[in-house]
Amino acid sequence: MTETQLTEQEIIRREALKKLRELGIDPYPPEEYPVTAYSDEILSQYDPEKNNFQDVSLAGRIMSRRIMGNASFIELQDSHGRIQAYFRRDDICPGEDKTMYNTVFKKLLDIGDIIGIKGHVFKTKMGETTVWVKEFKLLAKSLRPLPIVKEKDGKVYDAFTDPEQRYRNRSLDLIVNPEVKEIFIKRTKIVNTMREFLNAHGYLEVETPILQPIYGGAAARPFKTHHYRLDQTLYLRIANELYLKRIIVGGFDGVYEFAKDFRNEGLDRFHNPEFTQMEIYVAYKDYYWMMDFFEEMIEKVALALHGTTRVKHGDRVIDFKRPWKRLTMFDAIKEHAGVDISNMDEDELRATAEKLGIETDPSMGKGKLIDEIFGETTEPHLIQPTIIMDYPIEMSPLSKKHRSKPGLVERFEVIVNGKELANSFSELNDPIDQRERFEQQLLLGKRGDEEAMVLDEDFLKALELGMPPTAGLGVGIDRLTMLMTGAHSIQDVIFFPQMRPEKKVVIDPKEKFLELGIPEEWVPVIQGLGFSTVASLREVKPGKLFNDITSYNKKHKLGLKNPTQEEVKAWVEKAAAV
RNA sequence: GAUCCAGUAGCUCAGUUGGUAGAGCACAUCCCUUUUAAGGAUGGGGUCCAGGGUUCGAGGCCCUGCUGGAUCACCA
Repeated sequence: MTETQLTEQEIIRREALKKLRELGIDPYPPEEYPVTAYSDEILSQYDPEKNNFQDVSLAGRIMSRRIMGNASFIELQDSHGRIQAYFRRDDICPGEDKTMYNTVFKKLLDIGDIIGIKGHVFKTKMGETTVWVKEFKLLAKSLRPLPIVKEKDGKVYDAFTDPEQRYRNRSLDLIVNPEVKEIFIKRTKIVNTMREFLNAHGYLEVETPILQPIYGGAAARPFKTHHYRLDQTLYLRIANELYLKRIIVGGFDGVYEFAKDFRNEGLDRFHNPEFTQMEIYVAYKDYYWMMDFFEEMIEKVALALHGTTRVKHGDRVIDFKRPWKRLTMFDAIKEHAGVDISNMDEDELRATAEKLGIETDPSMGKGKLIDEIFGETTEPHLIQPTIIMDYPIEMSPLSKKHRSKPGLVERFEVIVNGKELANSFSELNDPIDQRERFEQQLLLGKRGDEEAMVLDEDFLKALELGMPPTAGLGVGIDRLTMLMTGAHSIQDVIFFPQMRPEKKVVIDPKEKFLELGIPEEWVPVIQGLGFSTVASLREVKPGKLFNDITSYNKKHKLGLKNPTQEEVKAWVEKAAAV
């Protein structure tokens, strides 16, 4: 990037950087800076009576400055919060030389710079707990201006809110929007609470392949890639279910994985192409056991996060206190759509769906039709945590046939706030049955269902060795985090959500301009005028370019010797010839 | 993929029937030794998302595109 393409404020900061170096100050010092206190502990524990925190050392970012001649206040933001600090010229500079205060602090430091401060804590006249700074040290110079967010009486002014900029520049978002940080701290707390709960049960955290030769365990369009040494097509996993079950076959009683899964589908506020699921499989259990287990785990998460099972989400309160409501799928549909579909065949289901205003197409089998009816009429109404159980066999190729209800499987989903949170079943462990189910899926695939599962011979081989009766469950961590934090969009719970690439301005290197005979000092000027490529000079009229160049020189007080009209004409002609 | 909305200074936003681009914060220079959305004075800063079109003249009108958001569709 050339100097002329920087903004005024960026140039000023780069000049400050130079001046700091001239004063012998390293703007990026290598050595550690010992921190002895954090903003939040000082604010909560400082007591003038006790006279504590009289020798503290903090490090953080300057977020605002209020300079009053020979005394100043700044707000310092460390990883825990913000605290005010007081700088007085004669404390910073006890001797004759006032450079550290007058020049370094007042002129060369900026909002956004990272500094370390040493001093003692006191309360100002206004009663604000403040660090009285005796010495400070620049730890890292910031070269870009920060959006300035101000606040008074809880009202925020000029908040940095543009979602596009926030997601593309998450670092900046985290610096200026403290509530964003909170969400991610909570996300980790959710994961940690779950992990502790799972470990306390003695289950083993494992890792399974992300690159899979056959994708399975869910119905979704995969990302496809290629390994060149093996000359083999590989897929990014859409789920890890089939691998975890193979580990159960191997003799572990309980295994789980927090897994990044990838699905090549649309993006919206509930879907990101890569997302996180926790899947767990426990031997010798069934889906009833898993219902209790999951309720207990999620209740624990809510308590760990909020100290209560009642969680605010928008203008709703969701109560995770167990036990949750349990309904069979057919009963739920009966309740919300007013139709009993439990004994319908495919044609009757199709007619019912049409009557309910649901579009159908010939590729849809019985399972898909029931799923559509449920999704359309019932799911959005389930706000409080609800367990929907006993799904039709056609839509659940990996789960075990129901012990007493023909045509159904032992499967449940947990619906919260109208969205699926978790999916679980008594795992199908009959290898012959499993092979038939896969073959059913192949038929659906032939009918045009793009998401029908593929037959995984290696998985079947494992099942044929004998898998104990097993309960399995998958829970979406992103959606759980949204629920627990009240986040509106999945982009708010993923640090770096998928975005379309930003359009980059193509800039030719300086050398290409030099080849036209343009003197080096004029290259940034021409680029600054918007001619970022040599090709862009082809169309311009030499006279106009000459005018633009000379007036730019004058306007920006560059003090360069103007080229002649003939010289400019020659540049343009040469550009046209390239 | 469809519809609607938005894109103007580093940030948040104004910009009237088409007529020389504005504010607050930030930045620069100066004043100010307990301020807190600090205050006071002065000043600089713009490819009005991009490309076409209409017009004597476009930030504003028309067309196309790009990016984002919302809703819908898709997505266990």
